[in-house]
Amino acid sequence: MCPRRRAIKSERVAHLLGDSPEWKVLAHSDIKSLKSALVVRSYIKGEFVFREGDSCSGVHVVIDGLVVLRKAGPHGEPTILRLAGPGNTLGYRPLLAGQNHRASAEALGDATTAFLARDKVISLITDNPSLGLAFLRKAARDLGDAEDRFHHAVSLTVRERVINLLHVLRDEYGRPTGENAWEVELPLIRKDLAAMLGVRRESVARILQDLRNEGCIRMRGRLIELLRLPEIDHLDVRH
Amino acid sequence: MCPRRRAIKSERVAHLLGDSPEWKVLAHSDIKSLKSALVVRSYIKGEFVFREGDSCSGVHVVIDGLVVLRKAGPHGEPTILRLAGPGNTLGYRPLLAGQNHRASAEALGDATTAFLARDKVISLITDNPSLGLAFLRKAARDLGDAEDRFHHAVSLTVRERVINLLHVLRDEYGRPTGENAWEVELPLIRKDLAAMLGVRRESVARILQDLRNEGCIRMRGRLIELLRLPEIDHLDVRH
DNA sequence: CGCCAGGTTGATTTCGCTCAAGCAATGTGG
DNA sequence: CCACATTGCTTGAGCGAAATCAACCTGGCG
Repeated sequence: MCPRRRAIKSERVAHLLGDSPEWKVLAHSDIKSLKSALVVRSYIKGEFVFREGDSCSGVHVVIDGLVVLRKAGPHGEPTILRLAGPGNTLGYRPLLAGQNHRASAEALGDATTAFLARDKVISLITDNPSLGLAFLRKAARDLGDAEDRFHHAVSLTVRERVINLLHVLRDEYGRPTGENAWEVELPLIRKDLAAMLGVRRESVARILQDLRNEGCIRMRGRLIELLRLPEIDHLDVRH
Repeated sequence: MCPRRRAIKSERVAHLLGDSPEWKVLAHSDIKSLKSALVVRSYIKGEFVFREGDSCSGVHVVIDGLVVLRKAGPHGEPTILRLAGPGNTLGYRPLLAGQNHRASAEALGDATTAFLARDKVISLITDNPSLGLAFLRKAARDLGDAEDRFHHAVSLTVRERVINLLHVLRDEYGRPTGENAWEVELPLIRKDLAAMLGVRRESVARILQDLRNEGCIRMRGRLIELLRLPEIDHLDVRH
């Protein structure tokens, strides 16, 4: 990797950390002093950042690209637990729980992460209680999300879950194109959309087709326009 | 409530806190000084400790009895997120995430909790970083559990999930009766077993009956003997 | 061009839900 | 102490949503 590129990355790392909900509580000086401890790594599409079962040697902050967390299923077909983009921290859960990785992290496309070794994370958190609190807040939110996903998985039809997934992806990756209309460049192929819900790709394809026929959406490959997508989450009682 | 009874409870509270993974990091003196801030409350079967949508005014530590966390489903049938027994802390997630309660807590039988107000929890955690770390560890473990449950919900058959639930309940409430044989006094009626999995009670009843016919279990109401229950969780990669 | 990954579509099967009835245990009021 | 309601559990019959199996289509790319 050429020096020029590393320099650019290093700036980007500092900027991302200063922006991320977990890490931004660190003083700017702390973040600067962190740089030497960070190890920047690049991955090509399909490469693993870590694998299910690995011991957890530290955390990875996503710098560029997207990383999917996959959990292998007993009968084959892995499930996607979540997507991580720039600024998101991977591996903090097993590190803090004192467990091995329980999911694999795989680069969705080309991606870059900054690795921070376990001991450094621990010392940072103990020396810096507000960082611990920030992770506590993050863990609490992630826990809420996970409980919601469980709840949705067992109480909604697949159609409702597909619609819900479109809403979630719209919030993260969409841009408005008009009155209640959105355009979303899906970061996932159909098989992975299905893996996020734990259903078969055929089911997702059929439901998307139905939604198209009903005039709720338009599609061209991974580009989806949401015209008038039914609401699902009437029940979410967020603060 | 008579003074005598309150005194007994107060001792029990201190003992439980000194035993619970989250609270035991507090010095014995700290726990003693906490007593004045704790509000002991008793509930009869079916009473709510808090309700979905309520703002979170603090945490409840279960002293006696069992409390179920229920989340209402869009189409009716609520789902059970988890069971909380003596020593477990309820409501820490919404408090730390800065959200409203997203599940209702309901006394399964008669139960007692010790309530600790929000501000007191916050000040305890900020004054006492190790308490924050203890909750961080708890949140990380709970998150792992929630992700497992999601994964199981979408990748296992209902039969496998019932067997899995029996294993979980066995670990918590069972006692060994011989070579690989266990006896479990289920804390839940069939309907609630089903609610833990997000399935219908009839499905659970049928599957339990199948298991009985196959000689895997014996049943008498809520008492279940596990004779040779198939293993499911080959995949769990715990530390 | 031919290959291959991604996507769609159709036919069939199956698992779990729904609806419905019946039964056992427990409790309650007369 | 019995009549009867209530609650929890089981069982059966039929249905429906999603999985499964199997083609087939499309576009990108070596």
